[in-house]
Amino acid sequence: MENQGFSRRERELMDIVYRHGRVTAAEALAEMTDPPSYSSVRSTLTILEQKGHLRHEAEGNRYVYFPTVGRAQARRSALDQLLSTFFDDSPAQVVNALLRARGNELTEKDLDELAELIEQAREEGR
Amino acid sequence: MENQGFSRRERELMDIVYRHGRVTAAEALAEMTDPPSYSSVRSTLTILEQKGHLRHEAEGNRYVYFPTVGRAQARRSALDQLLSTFFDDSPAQVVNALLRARGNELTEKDLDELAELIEQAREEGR
DNA sequence: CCGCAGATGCTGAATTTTCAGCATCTCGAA
DNA sequence: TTCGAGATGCTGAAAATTCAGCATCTGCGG
Repeated sequence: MENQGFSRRERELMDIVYRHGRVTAAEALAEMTDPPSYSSVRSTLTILEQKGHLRHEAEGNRYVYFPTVGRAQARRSALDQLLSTFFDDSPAQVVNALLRARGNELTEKDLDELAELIEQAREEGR
Repeated sequence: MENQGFSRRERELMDIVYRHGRVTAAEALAEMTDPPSYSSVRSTLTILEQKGHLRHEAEGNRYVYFPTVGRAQARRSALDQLLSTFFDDSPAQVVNALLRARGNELTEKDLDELAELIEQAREEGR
């Protein structure tokens, strides 16, 4: 009966962990908006660990936390979620949004890379 | 000082609203996992409205809720969030993931469409 | 060896979220 | 006009989350 949903702070921390790969409680705290006490951060990390979303390793004196499910898998489910909620399950619409988003400033090289990816997909698809 | 974060149920409801565009409390309830009472759903919708995330119109007898920020804008910020958290701010990695995701089964036509989008971006970029 | 800086574990309370029930209102059918 | 199904508004309690403080442990420099 896994609970797919995270509470506010839990989600915030999970995002930070995914962004960094591995974090210490102090590092996580440093990235939080409207940050709570150090104790709170540690509590929530511990809870996330109990719930099975994080694990930790002792590194010297302190704990370093990292996700239990790999980045690739996390990416996929986040992407699926995004597709379903905002893009009518249409990958093309996502690509369109990516290309149009200002600030992305895709270089010519990026575009080449994308075209290449599409070409590969085309070959695999036949 | 707007609070960017949603609680668990709030997020679930926002997602449902975005997926549908417009929903009634009963429709939202029908889509919830481990659904609470009808009353609860209405409460949360009301709260989301108070917080400024939703609005409603009376339609005949009942309220129909819809987001205050447009779909385009919501898409962009969701996409930014995804990029930042899971894809190192690299649009190319997202495209790659989209192309590789099993189940997407992009047709030849989809690929053509994507290639076309890239071509357009290329032209605009110069 | 001693002591300090910086960790963790734990406890319990404050706050927020979640929830259900009840009173009331509205629309439409009979 | 009257009645009932199906809405809403509101209230307050249950549950979950969030949080801070304190006691304790550990590694290291003096």
